[in-house]
Amino acid sequence: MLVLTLPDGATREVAPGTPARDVVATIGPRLLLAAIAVSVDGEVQDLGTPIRRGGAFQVITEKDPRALAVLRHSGAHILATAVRRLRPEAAIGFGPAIDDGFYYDFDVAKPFTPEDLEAIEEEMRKVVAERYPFVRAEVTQAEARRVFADDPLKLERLEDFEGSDEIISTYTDGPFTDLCRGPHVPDTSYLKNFKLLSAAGAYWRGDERRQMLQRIYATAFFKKEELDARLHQMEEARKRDHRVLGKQLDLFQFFPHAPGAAFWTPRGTHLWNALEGFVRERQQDDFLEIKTPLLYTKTLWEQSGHWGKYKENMFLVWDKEEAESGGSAEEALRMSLKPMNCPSHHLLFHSDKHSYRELPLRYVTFDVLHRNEISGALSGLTRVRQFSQDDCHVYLREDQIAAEVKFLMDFILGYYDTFGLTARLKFATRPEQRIGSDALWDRAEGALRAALESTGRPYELKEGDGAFYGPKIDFDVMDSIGRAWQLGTIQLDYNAPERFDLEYTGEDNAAHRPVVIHRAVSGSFERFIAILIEHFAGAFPVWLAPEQVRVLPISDDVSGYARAVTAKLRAAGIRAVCDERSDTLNYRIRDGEIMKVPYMAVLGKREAEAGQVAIRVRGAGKKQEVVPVDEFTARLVKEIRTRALTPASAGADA
RNA sequence: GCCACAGUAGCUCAGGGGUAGAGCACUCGAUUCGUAAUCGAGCGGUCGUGGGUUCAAUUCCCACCUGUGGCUCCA
Repeated sequence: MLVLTLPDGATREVAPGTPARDVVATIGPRLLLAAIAVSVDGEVQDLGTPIRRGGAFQVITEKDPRALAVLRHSGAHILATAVRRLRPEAAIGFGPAIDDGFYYDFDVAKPFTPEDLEAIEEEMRKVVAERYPFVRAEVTQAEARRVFADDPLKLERLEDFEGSDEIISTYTDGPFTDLCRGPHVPDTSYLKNFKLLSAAGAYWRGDERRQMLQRIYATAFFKKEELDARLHQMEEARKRDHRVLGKQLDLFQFFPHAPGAAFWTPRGTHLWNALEGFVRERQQDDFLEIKTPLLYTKTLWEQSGHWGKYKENMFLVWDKEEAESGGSAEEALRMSLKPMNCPSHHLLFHSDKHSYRELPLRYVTFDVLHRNEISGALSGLTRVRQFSQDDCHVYLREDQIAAEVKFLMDFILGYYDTFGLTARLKFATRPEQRIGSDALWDRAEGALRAALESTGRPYELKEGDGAFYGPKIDFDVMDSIGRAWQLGTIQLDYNAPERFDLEYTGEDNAAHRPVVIHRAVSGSFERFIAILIEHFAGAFPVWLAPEQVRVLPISDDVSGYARAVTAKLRAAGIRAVCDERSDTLNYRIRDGEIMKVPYMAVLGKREAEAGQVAIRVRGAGKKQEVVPVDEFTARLVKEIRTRALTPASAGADA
């Protein structure tokens, strides 16, 4: 007999093989009605699955967060049930629950259109109404092969079970049977609130060499309000989308003439410069800014290892002389735009003798990089071919690693704080594609890990996710719509010093090998600005806002005063614009709000006579404050200098 | 790169085998206004590009370009 312990300490003794449902029934009939699944010894299983071991026994109801994944997984089966009814020839792939909902992959002759999705959703509602129980069956390999004789993808999946003692199970809801581990909700009627979202291609088993399947994405919730909230949130996310706001706020543009490379408008350039100026200011004491060329001969990339490991992503430049002298196409491509800054920084470091007293020596740059991303990967500002990093290469002694990693971590986390962003740390170790000996990797990983642990901050381990030249600490930042972005990075590199023969002179007057640390904070400015646009919904704090104050004379009588106020603000370094258009005040205020200008200074006769401004704060409506011009100016100068997060960022609705 | 979808005025979008339409923006005129759209007039597009079918293509077909959602990749 197996012993199950309920949360209240009570126990149940059951024979192995008893369905979980029977155990729940002994606790209470109402609980049985509410039950979605159970957890046995920490593992979620459904009510129909036999209990095979004892331990802690919990009934999972709607309230349990684990229930949602069960519901969504069942949703995937219901989706497949509906697709099979409408397209009996569809071969079925996988259909898991994912963070936001679920999907199912199908191999179909004709891809799904938006109209197909509507029809499939309609069919799913019928399957739900028909209330088929999810019936579990445990089968042998041979039986499974019979059941899925017409499903090539499932047969391939079954091969994975060869020689394993894992139980093969199938689930049947009405007309549809799937190879599936479970667990599932008791019957199809549980899926009440769902929505099909999109169709997209997806490689079978994620392998680009395999055939492309058609994936349907959907989401589902227990409560209608939750589904509505999610759909609303998706709508909000769409409004915050940096591509939409970038157009509305006139920040940047793309042209087919330069795919993957942004054009920055005057407003966008103000934003960029404000950000870059901030980084420059933070780096002025402990870093050395440099500029290096964009175009290099391949000898540099051969030395750095990029030619072997990174060539696919590099823009190669054709050499006219070589091509005309009869060289092969391969040989004519003898130059490249830089995809990374490191090799050029190493050249500069190498060009001079360095004392141990200079270390750590930190080169920083804002140079432009080019990476030839495949066309399908491009997306707004977040995935581009030309971008600038706030890049830094630190040359240091091995005994300085711990202190330097802490210094850089504080620098990076302090930067995110300025924007109200929080980061999570990840530690990534050696990848399969790499340069350098295992001994060097052992040393690098050991040193970086020790430095990370000495800070006492929690981190997640990502095995095999390191750069090809060294292990790294990555900083993941969450944006306002819950997406995690990898921004900053600290990468330890023992390889580059070898390849570039980097040296410093030690206290002992002998040559020593320094260690290199690669550091980026924003990731790329392009992508970081995209994240800021979405994070602030375009309502930037005043220090970042392209236009910081809009001065609005109420009538032409006060235009002289308005111009004087504007000039005063500009003299104080504030980006102020005077809006003297003959449109009504209401119209101009509305325009200022739509452009998310942080402050509007409304000026009428009263203000002109008293030397004051009436401040309208973005998003605050009519609540206004009337203060002397000098006070307003001083206040703004302080907010800008301290990079205050004011005025508060209104939501996307504003 | 692969699969699907999309591309009509500066923007958002409607339309559809017989050489195109709205709102906003823009220009001009009137209006000078106290906190989210004043009124009127006007300008503006060979309907992404190149082929094909057709008496006729922006509309149908093909290819390409760019974008979007994914797959893959990644800052």
